[in-house]
Amino acid sequence: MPELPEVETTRAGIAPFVTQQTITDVIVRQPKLRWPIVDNLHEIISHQPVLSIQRRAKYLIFQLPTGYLMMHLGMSGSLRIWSQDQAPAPQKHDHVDILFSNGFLLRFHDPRRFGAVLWFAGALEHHPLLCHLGPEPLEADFNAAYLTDKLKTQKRAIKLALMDNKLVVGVGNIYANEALFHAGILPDRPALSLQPDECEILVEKIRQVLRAAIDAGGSSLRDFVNTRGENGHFQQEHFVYGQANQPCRICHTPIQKTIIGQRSSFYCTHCQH
DNA sequence: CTGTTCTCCTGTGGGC
DNA sequence: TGCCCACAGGAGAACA
Repeated sequence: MPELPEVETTRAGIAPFVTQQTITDVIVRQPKLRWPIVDNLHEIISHQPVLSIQRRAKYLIFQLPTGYLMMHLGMSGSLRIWSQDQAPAPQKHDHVDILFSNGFLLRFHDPRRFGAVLWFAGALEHHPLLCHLGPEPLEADFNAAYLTDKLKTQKRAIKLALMDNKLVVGVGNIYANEALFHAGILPDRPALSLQPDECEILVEKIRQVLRAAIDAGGSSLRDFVNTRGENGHFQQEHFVYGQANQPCRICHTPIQKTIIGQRSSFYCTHCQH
């Protein structure tokens, strides 16, 4: 399931093929994604160049002269670049192809269709999906002082707070579990119980696990395929996620699993307090 | 505003 | 080998 590192890896992977290229054709085979794809997308974006591609949270944002094409990979989505004369016949879940003037195409693949392909002609900071997002976890405005201040009134579990996009973006279930393990903090602690020094460690560990995953080229459970079509190989790096009943890699205590906010949560009772 | 539950969807894997 | 079904999950929407 693409988390921030996979999205960033995807952005970096496709950028050389699409930036400054003009869109020559758009093929929508399945418009029913999380939200329906606007039915005249072809008319809107054809003949426009992609000026840049950026990432905000887990959204990929293609800047065009008349607006923004926004994509979200949901939990099973992937983007892949193909040479137009070598692209295989579209598979079952290849929902969108965008063709470019340089002879390449960008293919959006998403079996579970939790992803999205959206057109927005307004100012980005006014987009309803973007305007309430918290800071990027790898940017300077996500820091110990900020986290300490935000958490001090929150009774909910710290893991839920970390996964709330209004607090900080891009920390999904896997990395919330991993960061809390490395920070030595139990996932069900009330957020307001975290001391300033714990917030400082947590910020650092969130940064570390995300940075390591980006550097590793993105993690992979079974759904993620990066733009070169290779599976990532980060999943064996998980210390707690998916490791229920396995010995902790630090102290060998069996990893526990519980449900917090309908989501699987993993932790070590010896390493986390 | 806070907290909780529901919802979209399909591939996977366990049980029999 | 095949069938059935619970489960997984990002995150907005709906509801209490």
